[in-house]
Amino acid sequence: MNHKPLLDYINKYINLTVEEETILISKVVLRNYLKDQYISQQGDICKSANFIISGCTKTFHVDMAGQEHIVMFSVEDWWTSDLGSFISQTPADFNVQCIENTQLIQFTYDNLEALYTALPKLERLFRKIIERAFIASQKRIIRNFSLTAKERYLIFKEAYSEIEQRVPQYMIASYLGITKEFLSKIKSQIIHNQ
Amino acid sequence: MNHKPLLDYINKYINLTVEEETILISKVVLRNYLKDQYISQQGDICKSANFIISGCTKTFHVDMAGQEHIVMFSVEDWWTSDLGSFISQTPADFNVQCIENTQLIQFTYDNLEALYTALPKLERLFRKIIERAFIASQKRIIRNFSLTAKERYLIFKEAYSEIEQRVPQYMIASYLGITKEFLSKIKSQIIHNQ
DNA sequence: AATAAATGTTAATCTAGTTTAACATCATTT
DNA sequence: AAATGATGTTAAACTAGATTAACATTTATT
Repeated sequence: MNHKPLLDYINKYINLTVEEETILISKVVLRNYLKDQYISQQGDICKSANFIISGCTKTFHVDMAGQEHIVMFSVEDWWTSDLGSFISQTPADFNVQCIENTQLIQFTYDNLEALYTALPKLERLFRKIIERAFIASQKRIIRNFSLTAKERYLIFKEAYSEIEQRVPQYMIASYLGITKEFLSKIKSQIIHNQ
Repeated sequence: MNHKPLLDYINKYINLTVEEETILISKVVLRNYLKDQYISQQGDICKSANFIISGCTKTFHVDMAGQEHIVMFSVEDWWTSDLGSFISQTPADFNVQCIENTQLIQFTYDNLEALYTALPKLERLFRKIIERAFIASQKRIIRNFSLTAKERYLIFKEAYSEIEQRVPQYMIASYLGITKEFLSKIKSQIIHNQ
């Protein structure tokens, strides 16, 4: 099937033997979602941790006023899930929705727990992955406090230029924590270099 | 010495034998810092991961305008360090400073790496600790986007009432991402219930 | 090709939170 | 007890970004 991207990714963190790779592959499922389909929904228990082979997802929270707030976009070679819901098997705070047709490799909760036992090396892998995610999240909090919306947009553009091409602007505004109208204004300011 | 709080804490996540506890203790150092002392400084490489036995620290970033932004407070039974700097041994984005006299247990980078090899169980421990930290961080991003400053303050008060008692108000304002003057205004609004 | 739906822009008005600055209170040191 | 420094309050003027609403452009559907 199409597990190579996952195995290549894992081998950047830890080394698996061919037998270990076989065990791992036996416990995962390859799935296809269409654009707009939900992988996981706010209020439900998030059933899988997902590694993206192709496509793009957004992870977002709908607040009490009905407003969407995007916490992350995920593309090829990234993970997507509501981690809080997944690890504690409690109702999710976030929706995970495909914004392109998306192919991913799913780890269910029980299968991942079984894999941790069968392949203790995976503890290290996921420790390292989550360390990085946590660090990025802390830095984002600081950027949100210390930078203006324009500065944050320019950093986003620089860091995730491919994502910017693939995603409608009103979603980028949501990710940056501003309205689509204000992002529009920022872009026109940049064009007329003010 | 005074390792019991750390061992009790660890035993909530994983079970260590007495021999394993001995190995762990042999690789850590108990240290005392005075109020206002820095455990780690922005620009330096963060040399330790620290478990707090007693006291309180703040982790903050100083931006280009010289403004302080607090990302977290840490008290007894929590960890404190610039994780990004620590795990990649690169210059820190954050300062970690004691806001009370603080006693803590330090894991240096090399000792922690050695411990991961000697006691692979610790990978699971730190995986779980960081999972929780990441989840809290993601939720905070959403709260910062979807709630007003007053709502965020009330949630902080509810969740961390003991910290509120121990820390000056201007630091709480910094943690909430607002000015001390505006926090003052919010508090007076709450008193006169508006 | 025409229509509808989704996405993006512009501009006026409004507001949550900042800035500045003066003053008040509390704690610590001499 | 006085003096100094740290912390907290109040109020007026200001601004980054939100809201509303009308319109423009692009994309998808018939």
